[in-house]
Amino acid sequence: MIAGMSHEPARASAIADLMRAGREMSRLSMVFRYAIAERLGLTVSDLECLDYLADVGSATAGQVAERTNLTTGAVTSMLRRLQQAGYVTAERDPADRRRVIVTLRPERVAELKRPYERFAERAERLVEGYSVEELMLLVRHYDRMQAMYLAELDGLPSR
Amino acid sequence: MIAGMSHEPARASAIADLMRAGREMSRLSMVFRYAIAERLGLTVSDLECLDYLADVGSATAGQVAERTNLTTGAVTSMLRRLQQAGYVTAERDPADRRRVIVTLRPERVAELKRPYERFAERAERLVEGYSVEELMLLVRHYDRMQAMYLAELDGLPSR
DNA sequence: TGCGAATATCTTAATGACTAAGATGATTTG
DNA sequence: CAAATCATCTTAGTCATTAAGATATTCGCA
Repeated sequence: MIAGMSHEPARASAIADLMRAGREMSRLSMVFRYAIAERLGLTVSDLECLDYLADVGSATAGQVAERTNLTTGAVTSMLRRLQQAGYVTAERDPADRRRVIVTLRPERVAELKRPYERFAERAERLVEGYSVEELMLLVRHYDRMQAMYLAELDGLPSR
Repeated sequence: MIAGMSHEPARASAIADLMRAGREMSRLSMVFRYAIAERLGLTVSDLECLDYLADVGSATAGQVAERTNLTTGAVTSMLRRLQQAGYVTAERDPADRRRVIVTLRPERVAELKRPYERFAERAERLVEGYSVEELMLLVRHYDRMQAMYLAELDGLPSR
């Protein structure tokens, strides 16, 4: 028996609320992703690839495959698709001519970010009222959740 | 100029961290979802449908279509698939014989929940150290984020 | 009551992203 | 230099999905 036992019901229900809210968030973020991709006339994999490239600038085809969980064959056709649509350039790495280096066209970045902009603005407004401590709590929690996901994905039979 | 101006840099970087962490969380939760579906030999849509039915017990084919963002045609074949695999039963609504009522077979629920169990355990352990106040802050934040997603999805040209 | 509109699901044909397997070409290693 | 390894590409086939329209049922209104 611990002190604060009387708080346990509130605690348990808060935890249940958190779990439920977490699941719903995950679902909605996925629906949102699909909606953004559709709006841009892209598949979710395309968007994943472009988001990744927006982060890292450029990457090899193999790195894209790993990031998107696609086979190299699927990446080949995805890159052809994205090249044709003018989103990326792809060229052999002169240093290792087996590799293909994929680069996001800088002039298309703004266009890709646009659908997220309103979202980002809303998010900024949402956290306006948060204290630095609260923000840090959230960040810490997200980081732990990330670690959890990674650990869990490790544990799942990959294929 | 406000008091606490000197906190602004810490604040700004905390906000930036939060945004980045949020994006990564969203991505990982999606990867996780794909992994679970694959493990069960289902598509993500199948999983979405079954999760929904686990929540509500049973629903009409049309409700499933709306929830999963699929056309009615796609739902028809998905339900045939899930019926054949023994996950759901489907029968005409006697009250309105146009409708089809889909029900998750109770004996398959445990099997569907199993992949999430380890995850849930980890999550429980993760929040063990949180105070009730912290938990409530997280829930409130998630709820606001949900509202944001919904508002944003509303604004996007649906199709 | 009965008839046209609306509703819910199903069918069909076609599309396209994706996978598996193996080919091709480049690089590394012994 | 030959064999092994690596990175990407090709090919053939699969399967979930869509669009368009068919079918069956219910609702609304004269």
